[in-house]
Amino acid sequence: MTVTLADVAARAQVSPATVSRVLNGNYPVAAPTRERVLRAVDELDYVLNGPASALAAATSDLVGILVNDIADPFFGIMASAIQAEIGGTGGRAGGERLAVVCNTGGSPEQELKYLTLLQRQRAAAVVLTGGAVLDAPHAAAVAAKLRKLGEGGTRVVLCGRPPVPDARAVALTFDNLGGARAVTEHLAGLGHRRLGYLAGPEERSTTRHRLEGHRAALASAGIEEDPRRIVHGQFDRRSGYQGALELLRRDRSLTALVAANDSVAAGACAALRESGLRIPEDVSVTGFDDLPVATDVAPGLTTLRLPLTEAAARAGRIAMGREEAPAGGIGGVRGELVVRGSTGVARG
Amino acid sequence: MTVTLADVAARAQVSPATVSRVLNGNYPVAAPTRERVLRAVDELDYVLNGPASALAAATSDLVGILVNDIADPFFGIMASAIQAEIGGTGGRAGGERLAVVCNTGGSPEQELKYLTLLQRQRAAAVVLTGGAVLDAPHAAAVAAKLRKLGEGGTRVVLCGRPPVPDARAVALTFDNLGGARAVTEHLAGLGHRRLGYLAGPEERSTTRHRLEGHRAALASAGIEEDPRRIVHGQFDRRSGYQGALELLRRDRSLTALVAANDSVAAGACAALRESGLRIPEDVSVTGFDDLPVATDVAPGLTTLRLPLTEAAARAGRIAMGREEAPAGGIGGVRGELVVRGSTGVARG
DNA sequence: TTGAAAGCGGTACCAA
DNA sequence: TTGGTACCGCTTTCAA
Repeated sequence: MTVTLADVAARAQVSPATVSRVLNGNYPVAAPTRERVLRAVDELDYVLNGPASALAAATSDLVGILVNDIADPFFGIMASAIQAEIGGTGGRAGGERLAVVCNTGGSPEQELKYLTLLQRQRAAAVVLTGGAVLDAPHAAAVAAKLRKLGEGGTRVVLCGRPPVPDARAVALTFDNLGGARAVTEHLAGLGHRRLGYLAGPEERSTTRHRLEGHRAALASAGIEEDPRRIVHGQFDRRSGYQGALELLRRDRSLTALVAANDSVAAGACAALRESGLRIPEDVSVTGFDDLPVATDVAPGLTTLRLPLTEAAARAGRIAMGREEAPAGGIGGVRGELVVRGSTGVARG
Repeated sequence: MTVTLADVAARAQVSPATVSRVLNGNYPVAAPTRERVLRAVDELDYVLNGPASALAAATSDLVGILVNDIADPFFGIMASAIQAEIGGTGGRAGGERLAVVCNTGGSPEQELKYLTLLQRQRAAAVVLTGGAVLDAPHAAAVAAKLRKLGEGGTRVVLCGRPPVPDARAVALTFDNLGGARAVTEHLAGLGHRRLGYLAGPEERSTTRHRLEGHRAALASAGIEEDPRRIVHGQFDRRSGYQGALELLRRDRSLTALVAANDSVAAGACAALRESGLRIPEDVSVTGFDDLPVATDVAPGLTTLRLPLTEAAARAGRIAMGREEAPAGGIGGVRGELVVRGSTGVARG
């Protein structure tokens, strides 16, 4: 019923081996023969059987892209850039790879589950994006899984994620600490002394590194740390909204709000507006990542721009084996501060 | 080197067949035997070979989710909801399916490419989300491909997409026409007579249906259509921004702007703000879909809320065979108008 | 340049 | 309840 390679071979009057060679294009085949085969493929409307092919070749066309939250444009942008590199060219039969985006929801269990599923599929490569959960047992489990994937021939690339020891995975890390420090130093330089910080989930690497940078900047500006000026939440608008309200409730005199990322910043802006505060005149708000959405929400929003698209594209190329990865991975992709009408202290 | 099912069988002192039964859990196996097998699996750290399994069983664990733009929250929300239904339970070995999100970028070629790739992988199901390209040849090609997928045993579900004739695909359609009409009728009811319309890409089904609804409402309100009050663009913020500027350039006296979706509306709001116009006092803006992002951008934004999450979840369940498909394979999903401080005409 | 044939690792039918 | 064993459809030596 379904057309197989043997059917094509019969129709083209060649052996199955020859058809396979034509389809994979990795072996010399006489032009006329190739023609006949391709015509037969066309006439029979033949589609290669992926599983069979993967089984025989011990590798598949699948490339997994793990994201923490598919509804977050941050990951959407990265996934899109990676996919563009992957789906484009190269690969076996048909010259195409299937880039599959897996949504872990930031849950370590889901992450492990997807990694196992990809391992089961003998994925050609796996790209993990965004912050990692720092919980030790889970980190160890993920590290072990990545190691196994690597041993099984799957290329592993980390993008915007800290390196994993012992797993031969290429790591493209973002300089979250440096970026966050630059943001807060900028605000301190404008004269802000009372800064609120809207942090991400406690156990996430991005949360921790950005917070460290913030603290470092506070310290060097001689501003004393106050735990009441930090609230933790998710990396989403809702958390930014609620967090900003909470920070203002604790201290209405804050002159600046630093958000862990742009979605959080967007929510914070909404909260400030509803509280009758102007941005950035009354309260200066800064984000992180520089997503377009944030620009719309608050034209006066200052953010640290991470080269998401570039980094993701690079990760994609490395995953495809089209770009060399330096030994030990690539450290600290730097961000750039984008100042949009940020103002100094106007109140009290 | 890699552990196979035979290794597990040897270690557990049973036949490969028994191991397979234990792993798939679809066949009675004595409890003690099962125990031994599971222990062996654990000790050897065995992971099932997906391709081999798919080849033998003639079906895979893969479920494809096609989206037009992964960076658009509209699709992110839907993909996330579908994935939640799919990744959860059921399925073969391990009880898990791999939900893979494929980003077509709205291109018919990419769409076909991914469908072929999924066909090649013998995907268990495919869910196509969002508007379809109406170009006849492409539509026919997609229809043919879907038909073939269906024949090959892949369940096909359309979510927010018009039905495809002859392809035994379940269609969960959104009532775009009715929704758009409701939006414009609402504005007309407030006294607006000079309305601009920011449409999506010309050849997209969603664009056309929403535009039809808009026109129907104009007609029944006795407002004459003016082609200069319609601009086409993409379904993104940038198009909304540029489109709004263009509409205002053509006619500064517009009192209302209807956007094809919320991202477009967000961009339009940004453009209006920069043009010194207040929303909704000077110009009433309405969106479509009711994405959270739009609410942030313009607290006064009226939108038509589509039950994206619910519809997507339902599509996911249907794809998994856990929910009955609507009679005739087509279910119309209605939206609901959410009015947020929309005002009538205040100018001229 | 092409063909023959031995796997790749499971699954599921048929027996026992 | 368990085992034996033909396949599933393609890839890839090895020979010709």
